[in-house]
Amino acid sequence: MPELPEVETTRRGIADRIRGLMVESVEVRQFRLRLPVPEDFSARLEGAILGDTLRRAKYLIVESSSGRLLIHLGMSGSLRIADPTQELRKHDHVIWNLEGDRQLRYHDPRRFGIVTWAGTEAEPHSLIQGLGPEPIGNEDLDGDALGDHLYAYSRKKTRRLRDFLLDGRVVAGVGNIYANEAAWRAGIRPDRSCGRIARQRYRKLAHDLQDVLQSAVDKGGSTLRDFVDPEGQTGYFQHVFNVYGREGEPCHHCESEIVREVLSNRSLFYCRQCQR
DNA sequence: AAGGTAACCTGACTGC
DNA sequence: TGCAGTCAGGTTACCT
Repeated sequence: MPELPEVETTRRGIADRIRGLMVESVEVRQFRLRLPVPEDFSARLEGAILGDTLRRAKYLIVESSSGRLLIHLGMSGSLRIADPTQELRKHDHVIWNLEGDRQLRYHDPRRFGIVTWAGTEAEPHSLIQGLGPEPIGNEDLDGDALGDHLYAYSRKKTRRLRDFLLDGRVVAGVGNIYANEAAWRAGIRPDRSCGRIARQRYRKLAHDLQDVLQSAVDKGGSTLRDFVDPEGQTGYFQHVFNVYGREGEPCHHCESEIVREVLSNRSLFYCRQCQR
């Protein structure tokens, strides 16, 4: 269930537990993900030492002495640390056997995710090229700067705000939930044409986007602690959303009913009263 | 060039 | 109990 906060939570959950470990073997049980798992994936990783785990947008990059790995969780993917004696689940597609009787398991029922090579820093995989700025954890980009970036980038564009925010080239890692939530906080209808929104409103939107993502990461750190736990419950997000999934329920500001509409085949949720 | 749409998959849920 | 239909947190290739 990966939005940016869950990907970041996954990163924090696995980084310290795999860093420095040797890969004894890798078992690919399903090669057909959104992109095929490379044929040389297992052979090349055998004997490799794993390094740090980084996040870019919703991608995880795991450094190793045999090259960097690129992992995307798609719509239904998850990574967990497991004990080799634990039974494999259906849809456990890639198993890294690490030294010390520890496994990293990639699980993904819908198979929209990706497990492949990330390329080098000089020549990264095309999937992680051309991505927009990270909305949080980015010291060079405070809320006003992100707002100005969104404002400048949106001029003369006609797409709706929600679709604009979902475009990874505009800003990295924002998904449907947080685009809707940020628009509610900022009081902007998510179906407003992005090119007709004022700079000050983008600044507020950017601050709100950062706040909602950061608080979700902070919360994820506690509610999703088990996400990669060896005993592991996957642990679903227990967020309190203001609009997402709240069709027909009262707005937390004005009590009027939250409405749901479909745009680009995906749900929009907003308050007609508070968002203009 | 920008923007909308279909497509990739499985599982959970709803209503008949 | 079953079956058909709908929906889902993502991304991109392909049309217009």
